[in-house]
Amino acid sequence: MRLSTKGRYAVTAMLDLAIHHGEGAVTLADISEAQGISLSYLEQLFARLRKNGLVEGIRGPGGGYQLSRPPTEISVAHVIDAIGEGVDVTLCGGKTDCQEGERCLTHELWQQLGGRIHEFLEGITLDSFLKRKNVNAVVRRQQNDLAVETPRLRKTVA
Amino acid sequence: MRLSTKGRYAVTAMLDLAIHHGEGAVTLADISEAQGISLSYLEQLFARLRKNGLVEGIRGPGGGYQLSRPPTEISVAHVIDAIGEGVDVTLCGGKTDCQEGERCLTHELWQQLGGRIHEFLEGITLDSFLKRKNVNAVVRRQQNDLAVETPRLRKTVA
DNA sequence: TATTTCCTGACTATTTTACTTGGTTATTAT
DNA sequence: ATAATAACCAAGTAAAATAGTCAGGAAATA
Repeated sequence: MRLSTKGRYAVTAMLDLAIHHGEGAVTLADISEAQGISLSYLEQLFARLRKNGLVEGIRGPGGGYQLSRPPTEISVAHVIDAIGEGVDVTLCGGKTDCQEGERCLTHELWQQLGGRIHEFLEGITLDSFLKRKNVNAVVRRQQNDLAVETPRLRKTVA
Repeated sequence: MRLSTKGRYAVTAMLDLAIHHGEGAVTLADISEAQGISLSYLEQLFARLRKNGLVEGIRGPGGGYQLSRPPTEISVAHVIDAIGEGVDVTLCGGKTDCQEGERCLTHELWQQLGGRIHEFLEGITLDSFLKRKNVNAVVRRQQNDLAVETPRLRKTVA
């Protein structure tokens, strides 16, 4: 179990898609601009999200990405798992091979904790995340601000 | 909020102290040997744990570290906070300074999630962690195995 | 005094993160 | 057709975090 800024990037980007779910595709360029994340870095993250079936990419003009499932069916855990965090749970499994087999039982402890955190994150869907407070409105306002600053309007927003 | 192997090291080491709470001090050398963590690395971690008042160090022969509070009053969150994980919650606060002040509101979202995970970890004490299943017995058995392998017995164990 | 053990600081290697560069392919609009 | 758009792909780089090393203290005990 691992949780760092990388996961945050992925989750915030997915929230962007969740907000526009049903309104067509959102381009990575837009997300990049709106959230200050490098475009190519986003591409790398979305490659994984796509391979894990969380999003689908649409090529060509008017294309972009959209959720392949409704936001009620995508959890934060899904996102974090997809980008490759939360694989190596034991300290021994990787490089320092568990010497005796019995030695590594404190790690099993940790695995329990990791499991519980995972369950916790499974319970938080993109949808439920957005529904807290007036967050949705706030994010939309951000994007309006952006649209005013830059000549470039997001196509999917009327 | 960040959760990685570093925190795991600290938590497992603290569990070791929790097991021997009330039985005297445990040396870092013992923890290092038992769990395969570099001694100097442990020293760095414990420097932070000590500065945050979670443990106290006792110098000289027969010395070592012990919890400064009972295991029922130390949470996993305490440990993780102490070693410096979970400080930089916002993406903007650090280097990429938040451009407009309004722009960074998706991060506030994430802060909510980080907060909830933190609350969750606050609810897990070292004590409750050990009481799950027969874990305590297992860890003790590990240490017996160790004692048999190496001529060096842990002093604090009768 | 000698040993043990904490304590400190600085330095190194590895890994991960975040980003860059330079392309290709599919799709749409002109 | 052709040009523009935007997903896709691969490789390499810079900065940071992680994990560990080294070399020496300073306090307590025997």
